[in-house]
Amino acid sequence: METQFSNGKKAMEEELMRGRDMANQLLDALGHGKLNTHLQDEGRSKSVLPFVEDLVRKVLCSFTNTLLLLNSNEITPSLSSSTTFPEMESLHETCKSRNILNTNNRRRCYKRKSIAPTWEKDSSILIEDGYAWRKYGQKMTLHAKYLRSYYRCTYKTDQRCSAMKQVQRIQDDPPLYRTTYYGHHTCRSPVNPEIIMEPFSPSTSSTLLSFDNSLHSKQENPFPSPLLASIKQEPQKVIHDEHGAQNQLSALENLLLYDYDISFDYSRNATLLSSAESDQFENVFEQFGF
DNA sequence: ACTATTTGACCAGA
DNA sequence: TCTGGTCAAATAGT
Repeated sequence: METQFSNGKKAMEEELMRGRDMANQLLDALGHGKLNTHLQDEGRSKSVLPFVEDLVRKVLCSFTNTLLLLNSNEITPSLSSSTTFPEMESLHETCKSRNILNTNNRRRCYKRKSIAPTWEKDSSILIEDGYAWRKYGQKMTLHAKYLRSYYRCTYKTDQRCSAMKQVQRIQDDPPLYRTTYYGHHTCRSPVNPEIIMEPFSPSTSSTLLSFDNSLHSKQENPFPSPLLASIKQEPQKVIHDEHGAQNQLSALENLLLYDYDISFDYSRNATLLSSAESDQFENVFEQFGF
């Protein structure tokens, strides 16, 4: 019980710290005039920038205050039971009513993803996208000749990264694989930052999905620029296909395939925020007609 | 011993 | 009820 609370508190703390870091990065970007340049092109910088900067400072302030509250024991275990997040509370209630939150039960209650795919890519080879993935399942689906594999970010638990992907072989000759990504990487540990996917480079065959609830997805990159993330080098992982054959590109080949574009793009950098945060962020831009 | 993958069962949503 | 997504024990790999 006590451990559960301290785990929850730690998770909250980590989440808040990440939010604060992101706000700092955004502030940094504003300070370096990258956004400024973009806005000047539109001739709107004078009216928008102070507002955006003020907004970022408020967000930053909010994160810092919440962290302070959290660490000054303002929230206690007794309090926390009555001050849960609505989403968690409803999930908890559902589980309780179904008697599946019992620790003796094998299964735990979970929420199925209801988010739309962030983007999708067809490739004749299983490509390395620069992030560490952990396979958590595979399934034979209806009308499909091959297994579909389910992956989530290796740092799902320790960094609460919500990125996931599905890989499905859709054609035999020539072999063709469809990789569908869900969510964004919020982890700070790309396995190989040199080959972080640049899915929207003209040289790729990426198929970008456009959904109403994935704001501006035509410009979104699920993987934040490695230049803005702290980097932790780890050994390369190899992805095997269903038949066990190793099918991986070298870093060099990937670099050739994906022209790396380091020019600043506010919408891409907005993906450093969580989906809710980036929604808010993009709403600000929408308000000003960007 | 530790970590990743496999695999069958469970579960949510359509 | 069916299908696809997820869990978690068993197993494999290092």
